[in-house]
Amino acid sequence: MRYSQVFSKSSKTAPADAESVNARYLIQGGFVHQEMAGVYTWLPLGLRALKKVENIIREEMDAIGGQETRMPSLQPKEAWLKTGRWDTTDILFKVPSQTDREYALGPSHEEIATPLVQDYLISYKDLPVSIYQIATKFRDELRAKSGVMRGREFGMKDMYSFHTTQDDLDQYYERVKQAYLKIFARCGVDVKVTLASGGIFSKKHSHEFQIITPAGEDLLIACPKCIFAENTEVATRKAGESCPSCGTELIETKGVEAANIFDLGTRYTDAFGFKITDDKGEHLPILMGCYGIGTTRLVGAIVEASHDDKGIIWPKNVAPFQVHIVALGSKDEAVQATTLAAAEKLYTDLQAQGVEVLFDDRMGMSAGEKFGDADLLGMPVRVVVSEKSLKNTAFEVKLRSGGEPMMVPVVEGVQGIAKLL
RNA sequence: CGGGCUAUGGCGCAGCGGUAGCGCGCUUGCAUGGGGUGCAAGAGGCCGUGGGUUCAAGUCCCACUAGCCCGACCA
Repeated sequence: MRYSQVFSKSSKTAPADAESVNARYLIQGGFVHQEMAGVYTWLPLGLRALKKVENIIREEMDAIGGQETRMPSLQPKEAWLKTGRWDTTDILFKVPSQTDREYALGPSHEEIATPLVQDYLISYKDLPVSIYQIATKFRDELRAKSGVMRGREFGMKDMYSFHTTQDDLDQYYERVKQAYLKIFARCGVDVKVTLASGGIFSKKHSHEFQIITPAGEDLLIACPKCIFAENTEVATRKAGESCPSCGTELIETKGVEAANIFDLGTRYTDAFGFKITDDKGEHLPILMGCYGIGTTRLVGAIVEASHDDKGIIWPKNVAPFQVHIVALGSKDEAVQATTLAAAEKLYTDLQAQGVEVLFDDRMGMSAGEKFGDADLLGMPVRVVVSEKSLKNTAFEVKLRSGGEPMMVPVVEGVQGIAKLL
C-alpha cells in the first residue's frame, strides 16, 4: 500500500485526551479513530493488525475443531429472561424497539449459542460440538478507559463447546488452553495463565490469560520463566517464593486480561432444557464450556507490551505490513527519479513474493519526518532507498525492534530482505 | 455510580470582562534534501449546549452534555 494514498495519515501531535499508550500511538499513527468513549473505528492500518490477530485465532480454533459461525448482536429478550441474566447483568445494553419490545445487545452469546446448538442436535452421537465466532460485543461499562482495551463496543472471539461427560469437557478445555497459548505466542506477547473464579458466568473454575505489561490492571504474582501466575486478589503465594511448576523465583508484575476460559457446567443448558437421550434411553445433561479472547483488546495489549518512546514495535505476525519502504527525495530531479524507480521496483518485487509492504512514496518531505512516521507506525522492517544507499548499490535495512542498519545489496534485494522476515 | 480535571480552527495550546490569537498541519511559491528544514503569501473558528450577571461574556455564575484520570465495577 502506498502511504500517499492512505487516508488516515499520522499526526505530529499526540491526542491530548489519550493517556494510555495504546490509545496514543494507535490514534496518532492513524490506526484507529475514537468515536466516543469506548468506541472506535478501525482504520485501514489498524484493521490490518486486527485481522492478523483474528486470523491467527481463527486458524487455531479451526485446528481444534471449532466451527466458525456468526451470531447476532441483537438478541431476544426471552432468551435472557430464561437464563435469568436480563435483570442481573448490569453491563447489558437493553435496546427498545418502536414496538413495545426490547432486545439485548449481546455482551456474550450463551443465550444464542445454547439454543442454537440445541436446535440441531438430535443425537448424543453428534457431541462434542464446538462453535465459535469473531464478532462485535457490547457492554455498558460504567467507565470505558485505557484506549481500545476497555470499550463499550469491542471485538471478541467467543467459542462454546458442548459435551456429554465432564471428562470430555475437561479434555477439550485443556486443548483450548493449549491453543490459546499458541495464539499468544504467535502474537508475540508474553502471557501467563491464572486460575480465576467464574464470576457471574459460572460457579465453576476458569482460567485467565494475562498479557504481561506495566499498563495492566491486574496485579500478578508470576513466574518469569513459565506461564504460571496468580492474581494477587486470590494469590496463595508471594513474590520471592518458588514457582510450583518450574521452581523459578516468583515476581510481582502487572497483566492485562486478554482471554479467559470457563467450565460452565449445565448453567445454560439447563436454563434452556437442553438434554439429550443416550444409547440407553437416559436423558443426559449437556455440559458446556466457553472460551473468549478480546480481539481488539489484544491489539491494544500488544501495543502496550511492545513499543518504545518513538512508537509501536509490531511483532511480525500481527504487523499491518511486514516491510516499510522509505524513499527519500533529492534536490536533483534525475537522482530522485532513479531513487523512486528503485523503490518502486522493490515495492512490486516484494509484493510479488507475497510480502506485505507499506511504501512511503511521499515526495517533498524531509527524511526525518518519514523516519519519524516509520518509527511511529512500527513495521518490523524498514528499508530506506535513497541516493546514498543507491551509491552503494544497496538498500538500507533496519529492524524496528533494534540493532544497527544493514546494507543489503540491490542485487540481493528481495531475497535479502525476505530473509529477515 | 462517587471524586477530580478539561471543553477555543483538523491536531496541540494561549487568551480570563471591551467584538478571537500562536505552533503544527493544510493551500501557493521559492529555497532545502539522511532524524519532524528555511523564508514568504493564503484559506480555515456560532470559543461544547442552555440559562443567568453586566452597558458589554471564550472570559464571571448556574445547569446540562461530552471527553480524560482516580475509585467502585469489570463473562
